[in-house]
This record gives sequence, structure tokens and C-alpha cells, in this order.
Amino acid sequence: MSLHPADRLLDWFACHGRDLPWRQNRTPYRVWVAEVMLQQTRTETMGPYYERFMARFPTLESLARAPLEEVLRLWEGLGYYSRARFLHAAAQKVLEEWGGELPDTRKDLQKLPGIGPYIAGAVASIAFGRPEVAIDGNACRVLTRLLALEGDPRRLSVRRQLEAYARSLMPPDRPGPFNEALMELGATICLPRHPRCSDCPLADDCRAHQLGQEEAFPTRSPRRPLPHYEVTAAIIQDADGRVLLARRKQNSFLGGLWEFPGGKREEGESLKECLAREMREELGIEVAVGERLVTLEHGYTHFRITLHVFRCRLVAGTPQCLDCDEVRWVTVDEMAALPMPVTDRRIARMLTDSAL
DNA sequence: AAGTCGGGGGC
DNA sequence: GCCCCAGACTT
Repeated sequence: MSLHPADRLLDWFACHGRDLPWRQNRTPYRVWVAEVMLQQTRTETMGPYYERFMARFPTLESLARAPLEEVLRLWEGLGYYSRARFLHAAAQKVLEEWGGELPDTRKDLQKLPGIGPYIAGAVASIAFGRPEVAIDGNACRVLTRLLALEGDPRRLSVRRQLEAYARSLMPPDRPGPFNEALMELGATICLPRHPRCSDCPLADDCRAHQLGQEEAFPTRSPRRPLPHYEVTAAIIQDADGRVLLARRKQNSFLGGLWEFPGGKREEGESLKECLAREMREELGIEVAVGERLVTLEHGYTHFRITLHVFRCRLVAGTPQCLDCDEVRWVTVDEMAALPMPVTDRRIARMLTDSAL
């Protein structure tokens, strides 16, 4: 057991590495898409999305030439929808400026939208064999524990220390497997809570383990309580049963997705007053707010909502886009093809199932 | 450097 | 409930 830590890590990875989809038929494009989808997303969650996405967009060019709406529809449910918009934009940029081939250096990769320090390092090392570090949340946990390194890993000084340490461990001839092994160790052994140190090839090198303080790293900062909002949404149907939907502005929260129009309740306002006001402000129409159909709870990263869905009747005016990208009357069947946030998709499914 | 950006799994 | 996940962008 006198091997260098990196050799023990690589030996462990060769035996215990998972057989993940993007580890087969590795092309820079496939690695890139996987890394983007895996951002803040568990491999198990992302798996089915990846297979579907790659079946529909097998090449970079097919992605670049697809309509954004279709890309967003395949992304629906994954969250962080700007990833999909950036991925689509980057594919078009690579097609124009690089002849459809991803650049092979960290520097050039990082110029593409949606590619930051981590993904640039991951693609450069895993797809192109370049000696670049790639430190995600998993690797960060492993490295801070190995060093028992204090401090918020989001701070630049801490990140620099982790990168320098990773670089010092990295075998120059196997940067990709080394980076993947570090992440795999974090994902399957060096867990946030109850790490399985008895199965860890680096336990003897781990300062936190020696201290019996594994779970103290990485140090985390306290979280503020999430605000809670009451939100309303309207189901407005025309004489043919078509439903009024609005597409959210591209650069906003849930940008590019279609929703039932509505909005946040303001201080001292009733839910019905809120909805009538939102319809005036967003769509320039007067509505009669009818019965409440359903109430849903949902949590986002920075706030929680209670969503109250009302049936409404159009009284005056023609819907226009005052605070969104587009409004459209769609049939219940057409809703299936439009990208929507999960809460709106739940409402849409209830409509489809005649459950409302 | 801090705030924003989804959704779900696991405990 | 709370934490965290193969992070990046904006201000």
C-alpha cells in the first residue's frame, strides 16, 4: 500500500467507477452536454433526460439548428433553464466560429456561454486529455476533507488552494480519469453525511478522517429563512375551450417557459383582487375571477409559494403582451408540446385529465 | 463577494 | 423539514 494517493484513487476508480451513459462513446459534444445537465443535478435525476436529449440531438449541429422551444421542452423538469438557453446559444456559436467542433482548451471553452471554470476544466481534461483541474461540489468535499481545510469554498482564496492541491496530486498523463475519480469518490464514498471512510482508498491520507471530523468539511455558512409568497394563476378559456398561456421573458426566472398568467399577491390585497390586477398589468384585459380550482405548494431555491388557481372569464379587451414575451390561445393538446414550469405542468395535466 | 437561478432525492 | 446536488451568470 505504498502507492501514491493518485494511483490508489485511480485503481479504486477502475474497479468501482459507475458505468454512466456519457462514459460510453465519449465525444467532446457528449461530455459537454452531460456536464451541463449535471450542473447542480444528481446523476440519477439527470440520466433519463440525457438519453432523451441525445437521441433527439445526437450532434452539435442538430442541437444548434433546433428551435429553442424544443430544447426547453426536453429540459422541462430539470430546472435552471438558463442552462438550456446557454447550451443552445453555445452550440450555435461553435457551429459558426469553430466549424462545429468544440475548442479544446480551457481558455477557449470558457468563452462559450454556460461554460465556467468547472465545465471548461472537465471538457478539456476528460474529452481532450489536457492537464486541467475540474472541481465540482463532490471533488470540493473530498479535497477539503483531505486537507481539513477551513473556510467557505466559494471564496476565491479557498478555491485557489483546492485547485493547487488538486494539481499537485494530478498525474499529468491521466487528468481526465483523475478528475472523474475524485468526483466519483465524493458522489459514492465521501458523502456529505455518514461518509463511508472504511471503503475509501484515501482514508489514510485524509486529515479530516484522522481528526474524526469528516462531516465538519467543507464548512458551510448558515442559510437565511426562505420568504413565502401567495401567488395566483388564471385559467381563461375561449368559446372553443382553448386556454390562454403566456411565455415568460427569456432572461427572467423560469425564462422562456409557458405559464398560466398570474402573479404575486401584494400587501393588503385579496387573492381575487391580485389576479384581476395581474391580468390588467400583464395582458391588458379585464376578467371576472370565478371559483378557486386548486391550490398548490412549491419550493424554489430562494423562496416558497402557495399557488392559487382560479377560473376566470374574459370580460373586456384582447390579451396583449405587456410583461411577457408572447401570449397565445392553445388547445389542451397543444399544451403538451410547450415547455412549462412543473407547477404549471401539473395544472395543465389536470386540465387534460378533465380533473378541474 | 453576494445574490440569483429549479427541482428532486434522501434522510 | 433541511441539505445538497459533476455551477454559472449578474451586479
